[in-house]
Amino acid sequence: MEPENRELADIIDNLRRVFQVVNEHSKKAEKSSGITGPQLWAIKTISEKAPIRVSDLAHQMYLHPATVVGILDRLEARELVTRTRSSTDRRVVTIDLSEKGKELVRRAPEVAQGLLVAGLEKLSREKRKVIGEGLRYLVDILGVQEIPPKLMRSPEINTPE
Amino acid sequence: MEPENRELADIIDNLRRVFQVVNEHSKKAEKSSGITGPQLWAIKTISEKAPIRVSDLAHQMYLHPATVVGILDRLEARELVTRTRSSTDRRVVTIDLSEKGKELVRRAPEVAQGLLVAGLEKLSREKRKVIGEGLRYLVDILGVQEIPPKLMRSPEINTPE
DNA sequence: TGCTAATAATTAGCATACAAATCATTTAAG
DNA sequence: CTTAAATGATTTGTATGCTAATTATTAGCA
Repeated sequence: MEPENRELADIIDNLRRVFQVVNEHSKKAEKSSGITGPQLWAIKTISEKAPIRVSDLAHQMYLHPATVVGILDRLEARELVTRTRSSTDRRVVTIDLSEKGKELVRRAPEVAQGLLVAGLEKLSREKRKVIGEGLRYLVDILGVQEIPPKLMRSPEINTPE
Repeated sequence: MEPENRELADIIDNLRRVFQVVNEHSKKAEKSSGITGPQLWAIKTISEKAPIRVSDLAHQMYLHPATVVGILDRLEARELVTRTRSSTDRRVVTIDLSEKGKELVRRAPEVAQGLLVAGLEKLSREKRKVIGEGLRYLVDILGVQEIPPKLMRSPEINTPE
């Protein structure tokens, strides 16, 4: 393989690696907090925005509503969240944290900190710059061909507060 | 927000963006080739390394063997790959492409990585270098951090595969 | 008013993905 | 040589994640 293609292949391999590792670590979160990464992510989002509609939660999490429903099913089964059908618009279901859910958020605040952030913070300013710049290029070239999402609202990604 | 945190937030946001776009692209590939992204990835890997053992394939793909078994089941059901139990070590199963599988690889060579590769190829050598380097750092810090599974991933980053 | 379109949540069906347990086989220890 | 440990693939069970279809409700309009 020519060095040019080697370089491309490396980029793609590394992207996959990042995906895998990020995925893998989210599974490890389960062991220390008792719930899975996505569930924890949902809980955290709900704790910040509650009461929140299912569709808004899905939007907040960049996930499909159908996926969120499944996560909510499991959280509700553990009595961490509550579902309430709105009286003004009976199509709408609003989600809240139960006491148990709030307790979980209180008890595991550091969970939100995250491995990636911790790792990035330890890096030198220069390396962080390189990572940031490289990703920016990547987003640029990908963004050109990005397909407008259908069901989910604009996945316009907001910077965390 | 201080510039330092701004930088971190940007990195994480861009990662999310990349995840999403690549994810969508993988679905596009599915529609044009008839098989899913992971299946295509497996086919491509097999075509490069065949005959290959199941565990080696899993390693190549950064996936758990159990996951690969499922993918192989579906590929075998479509008669795209063949499983052969080794005669020298009867625990080992080696995977090969069927004629149909080879034909698919011939017919859809670029589908697997099309969007990414096409975009990357258009970039200047300089920018490509920056992307490659940045990802390498990223993989490094993720790899290093993987050892102590104490802290966990920021759920915000745990975007779908 | 009454019919149709749009919206919100859910369900059903499929494909990843992993950990843990299992089965068969091979290797190593005594 | 016999048994215990290790290895390779698979099975089982749980959790994502998506699309498409369904149900219930609301909004829009003739």
